[in-house]
Amino acid sequence: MPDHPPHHATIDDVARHAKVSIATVSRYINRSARVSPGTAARIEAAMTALAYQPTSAAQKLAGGKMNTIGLVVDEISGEFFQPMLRGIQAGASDAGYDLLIYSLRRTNRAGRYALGEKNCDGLVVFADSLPDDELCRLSETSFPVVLLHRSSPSGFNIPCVTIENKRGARDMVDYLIEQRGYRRIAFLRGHEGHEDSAWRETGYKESLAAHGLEYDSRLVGYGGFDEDIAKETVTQWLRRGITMDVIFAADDDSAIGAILAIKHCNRHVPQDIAVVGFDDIRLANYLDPPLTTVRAPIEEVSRTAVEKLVEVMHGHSVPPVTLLPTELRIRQSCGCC
Amino acid sequence: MPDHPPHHATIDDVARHAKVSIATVSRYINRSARVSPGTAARIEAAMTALAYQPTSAAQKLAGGKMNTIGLVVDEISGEFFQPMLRGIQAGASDAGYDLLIYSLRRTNRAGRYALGEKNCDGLVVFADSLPDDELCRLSETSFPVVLLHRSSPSGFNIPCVTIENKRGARDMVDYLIEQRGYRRIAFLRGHEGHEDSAWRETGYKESLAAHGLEYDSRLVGYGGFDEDIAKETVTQWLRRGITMDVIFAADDDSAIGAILAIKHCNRHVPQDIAVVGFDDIRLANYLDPPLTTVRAPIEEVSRTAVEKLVEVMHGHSVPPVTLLPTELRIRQSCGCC
DNA sequence: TTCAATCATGTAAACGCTTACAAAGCATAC
DNA sequence: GTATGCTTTGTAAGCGTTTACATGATTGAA
Repeated sequence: MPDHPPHHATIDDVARHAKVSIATVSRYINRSARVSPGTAARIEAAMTALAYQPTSAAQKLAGGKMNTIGLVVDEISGEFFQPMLRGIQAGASDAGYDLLIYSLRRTNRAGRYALGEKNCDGLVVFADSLPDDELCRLSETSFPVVLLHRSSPSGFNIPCVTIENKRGARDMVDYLIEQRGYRRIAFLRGHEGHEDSAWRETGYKESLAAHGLEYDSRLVGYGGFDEDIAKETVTQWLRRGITMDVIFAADDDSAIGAILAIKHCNRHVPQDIAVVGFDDIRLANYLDPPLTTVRAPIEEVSRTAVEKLVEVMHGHSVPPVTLLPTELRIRQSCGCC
Repeated sequence: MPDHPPHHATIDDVARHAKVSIATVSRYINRSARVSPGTAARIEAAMTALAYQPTSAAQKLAGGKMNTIGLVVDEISGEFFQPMLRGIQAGASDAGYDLLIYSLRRTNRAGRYALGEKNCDGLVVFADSLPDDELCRLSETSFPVVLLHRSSPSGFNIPCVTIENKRGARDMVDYLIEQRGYRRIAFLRGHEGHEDSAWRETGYKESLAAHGLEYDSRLVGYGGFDEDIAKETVTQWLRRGITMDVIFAADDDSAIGAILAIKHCNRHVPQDIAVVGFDDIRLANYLDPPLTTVRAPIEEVSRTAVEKLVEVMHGHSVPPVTLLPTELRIRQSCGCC
C-alpha cells in the first residue's frame, strides 16, 4: 500500500467518504441550504473521520468573502497597543472574522500597500497610520473602512470611532480650576498629526476660556506622547524659570516624563507642581505619586470600531462619528489630598 | 459606455493591458523567472495604471503557500503580550509573512480548531495555549510548529524557544544569598502548567541547595502570575507570622502583589522584607521601591521563534531548544542600597 | 390520477492565481 | 545551412472551494 505524502483531506474526500457530492458537503458546512438529517450525519462523520478542515484560501477565492478584517497600525508599541488589540481581536472574533495586522513601519514591498481590497473584507485604520490619499482611494472604491482615533479626511465620510477627547480634557481642566483652584495650567501636546492630541488641546483651551483665564503660549509645549521628550520640555521650562501650578500632559507617558523632570529639579509633585495625564495606562496607578488622569476606554473603543466595521461590511450605514465617554481618575498627583 | 461595478483588476487585465500572457505577468510579479526588460516595463506600467494588486487568496490556493504565520495565544493580556507580539510581527514581516492571530479563549466554532495546516505555513504556539494532543497531531503531520515559552511534549521533537529561566532564577537567588546575605527566601510560583514558572522554581531550589540552605515548603506559595493572588498569599503568610528575608516572585506581577501586601501590613520594602521579581516589565522600574528583577528578553525570544519557524518551513533543521540569556536588574526593592 | 410545487442533491462553471510543459526566437558552433 | 542550446513567452491544467442551474424524488391539490 503506497503511503502518499500526508495529503490533507479536501472537500472531495469528505464527499466521497460520505457518498454525497461536494456541493452538499459545502452546503452542510456553511448551513447555506438544508440537507437531510441522514446526509448531515454521514457528512459530519466523514469530516471527523478525515479530520477535515476547509482551506480558507479556497473559500475566500470561491466565495468572494475573505472573512478577514485588517488592522492597520504604524507601530506595535506603547501602553496603548495592548488594550487596543485586545478590543479589536475580541470584536473580530465575536463577529467570526480573522484578524490580519498590518504594521506599516515595516511595509513589505516597495511602498506598495499590500493591504486592502483584495485581502480583507474591511479595514480598521488606527490614527495616522495611513496617509489621507490612501484612505481616500480606499473610500472611493467603497471599500469598508472604519477609522480609529482619527476623523475622516474632509470631503469624505469614513466612519470613525474614538473617545471624547475634547470633553475629557475639558472635564479635567475644569476640575483643576474649579476644585483645585489652579490658574497657571501648562499643557504638553502630542504628535503633530495626532488628532487625539489636537482635541485634548482644544478642550484645554475651551476650559481656560470658559473660566476667563488667558491662554499663554509659553505654557504649551511639545510632549510628543513620549516620556523622554516630555521630560526634556519640562526641564527646559523649569530652567528658564517658567512657573505653573500644574502640568496637564496630553497622555500618561508624557506625564511620567513631566514628573521625572520635576523630581530631577528637586521640586515636589504635587506640592510644588501638580501633574495630570490622559489615558489611564496601567502604570498610572503605580507611579509616585499615583497619577490623576482621564481614563480612555481604549479596549471598548477598539471593539466598537470593529462592530461598526462589520455593520458597514453588511451594507448597513453607521453614524459618521462615534464617541465613547471618558472618566476622571482622581489620584494624588493633582494635589487632591 | 457601461460603467461596470468597480471590478478590481485581475492578472488578466494586466496581461491584456501589457500585451503579454498572464504567465509572464505572474513571473514578473514573483521574480520567478526572467522577463525581458521591455516586457517588464510594460507590465510594470500596466500594474500601476490599473492599480493592480494580487489577490492573496488566489496566490495561496495556486501556489500552495499561504505566506502566513499563525500565532496561537490563549489570551491577549498581561504586560508580557505586547513585546511578544512586537517581536513576532517583526520577525514575520522581515521574512515576508503575514501574521494571523488565534486567540483561543474565543475559539470560533464548536471546539474545532480553525487554525493550522490549511491556513498558515507555520505556527508559533505560546506556552500552554494549545493542549498537548493537538500539538502532537500537528507535529505528526509534520506541520511546521515552533513553541514559545514551553518545551516539546515528551516523545516529540518540536523546536522550542524560550529564556534561560532556570539560570535566571538561579542567578537571582545566588545574588540574594551571596551579596545580600539573605537566608530565608520565599518563592511565589506561577500557574500550574506554566513551564516558565516551573523552571524558575527549579533554579530557586538549586541555588538553595548549592548554598546549603534547606528547602522549606512553607516558604513557597502560589502567586499565579497575578497581582491579586500574590497579594492574598503574602498577606496570609504575614498574618500567620511566617517570617522571611525576601520574597522571590516568579514574575513581576506577583512581585507587585507581594509589595502591596507587605505595605498593607505596615511593613517596609526592603527594610523589613525585600521583594524581587522576574521579567522586568515596564512597570518594574516605576514601582516604589523600584523592583529588582530578572530581565527576560521577551521581544528577542519571540523574534527568534519566528526565525526558527521560518527555518523549519524552509525544510532546514533547527536545534530542539533555543534559550536566550536573562540578566539581573538590580534596583532598590532587594535592599541593595 | 395528474400536474405543479417543494425539497434534496448533483453537475459544472467560476474564482484569480502558479507552474509544468511546449513553442518560438535567436545566437553560436559545426 | 543545419543542429544545438539558451532565453523568453504562451498554453492550459490545476489549486479547493461556492453557487447557479439542472435533475429527480416526493408531496399535495385538483
